[in-house]
Amino acid sequence: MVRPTLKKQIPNLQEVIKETAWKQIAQVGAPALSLRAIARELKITAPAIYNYFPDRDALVTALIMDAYRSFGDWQFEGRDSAPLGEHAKRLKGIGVAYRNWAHEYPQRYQLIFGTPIPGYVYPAETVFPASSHAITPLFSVVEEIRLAEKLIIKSFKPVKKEYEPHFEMWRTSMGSLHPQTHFVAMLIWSRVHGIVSLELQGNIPLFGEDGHALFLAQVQSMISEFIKE
Amino acid sequence: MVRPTLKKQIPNLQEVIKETAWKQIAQVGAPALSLRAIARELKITAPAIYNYFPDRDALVTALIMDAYRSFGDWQFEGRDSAPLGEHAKRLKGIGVAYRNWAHEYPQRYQLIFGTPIPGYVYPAETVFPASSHAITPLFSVVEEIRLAEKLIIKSFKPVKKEYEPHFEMWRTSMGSLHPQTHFVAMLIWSRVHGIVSLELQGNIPLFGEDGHALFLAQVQSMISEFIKE
DNA sequence: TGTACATCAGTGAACGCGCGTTCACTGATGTAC
DNA sequence: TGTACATCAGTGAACGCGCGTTCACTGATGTAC
Repeated sequence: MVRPTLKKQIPNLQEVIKETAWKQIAQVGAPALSLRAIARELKITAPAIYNYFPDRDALVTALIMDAYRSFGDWQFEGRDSAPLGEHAKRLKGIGVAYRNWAHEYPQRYQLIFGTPIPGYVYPAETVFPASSHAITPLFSVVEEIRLAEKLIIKSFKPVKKEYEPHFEMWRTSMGSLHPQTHFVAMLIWSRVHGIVSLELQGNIPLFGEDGHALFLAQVQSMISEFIKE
Repeated sequence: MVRPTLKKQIPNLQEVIKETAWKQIAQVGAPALSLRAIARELKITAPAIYNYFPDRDALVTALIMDAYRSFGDWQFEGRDSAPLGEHAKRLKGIGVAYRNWAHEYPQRYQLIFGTPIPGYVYPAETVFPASSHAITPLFSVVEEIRLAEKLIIKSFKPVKKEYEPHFEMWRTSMGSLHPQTHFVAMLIWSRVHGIVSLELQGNIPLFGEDGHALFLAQVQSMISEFIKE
């Protein structure tokens, strides 16, 4: 009978290391993440971590990948909380999921959208699929709306010519992406991102305690602006 | 005759230190800013810096203050590139100045809006006036529009009740700030900020080479949404 | 004009610290016969 | 059932490094008489 080899008492140390890293990031910020501090908290020695990650950058990359995955998953769930055809609800579901996720995991949000960690080199090829996953829900809903001929594109007209040359890379990575879809999705994304990022940043205390109300107004105004009926 | 005392050959070393700090931030990111590295580049010894700043945090605070000041100045200029009464142009002027400043000084932008520097404690009372200066142009223009009875506030109605309790602190710091003005300014600010921050972040390459076109569309749509006529 | 003195910006050595990473090792666990 | 062996996760010492900050100092500059 073959049994899996398990030498020490901590199960799934790879996962535990990542969880501890998230705790560290919450406490001292992503740029101050340190293998030795993680080891200290886990009561193991720092070199033990090298059995699970070849170096610090590999750990950071793993964290980023996890963050994008969970970020994307939440948005897919938000989208699918309303059935196909309920355009406004599906769009709102994504927006609310975006904000909720950021408030639930501010460290993950910070790692994705914050200042890069000093000395860390971003492995673009590795991270790209994960980051694509995270914005697919938004793009897909806008595309649904366009295909249903409910997309209001009046703000696209004036910039059509300058904008079109840039779609090639997205065409390849996202299947075929219509320029109008791309354009509207970008406007929406930047609005949701802007409000959430200012909210979490918090260095200018504008939101009081109820960023949620402002956020909903933002979402509502996007629905009126971009969806017919 | 009284002459100012000037011992060494580097004039205005305090300014030179700050400029070098900005260069460092551009190269390695704000979180990796280091007094020793600054001294190395200036070919002085690290303790010499202590003649100009009591410690590292004081330097960082000075940098942040400078950043806010210049950020605000650009926006005031942008606003005043059009005369009073030209609401749309004044608003657009601020937006464009916001984006131009961020592209001209990405390090300053990063220092204000990026992940906090590890170990640095934000002296809120010191920085608050500077950060207020930076958002005053936007608030003032929206207030002009409201006073001219050109402000479209339909998106404010649904959130009026939850939103109003939070204005007190702004009332005290900005003179009297009307809730509608506050609300619309926040929506606008978050949209401008969102697009600029995603643009500079660049970890999801959505903008191609022409974020400017998307940005102008964003501004244009805000003008239609919030200004009558 | 010349000398003695005060100033104080910048120096150089030193402190204690935490970091990522390497390396030879140890010792509990599981396997083969 | 018992013994000899292989595995390999985690250890502990050590490396070289850069950091912020302190301290007594030095030596060029400017001032007073």
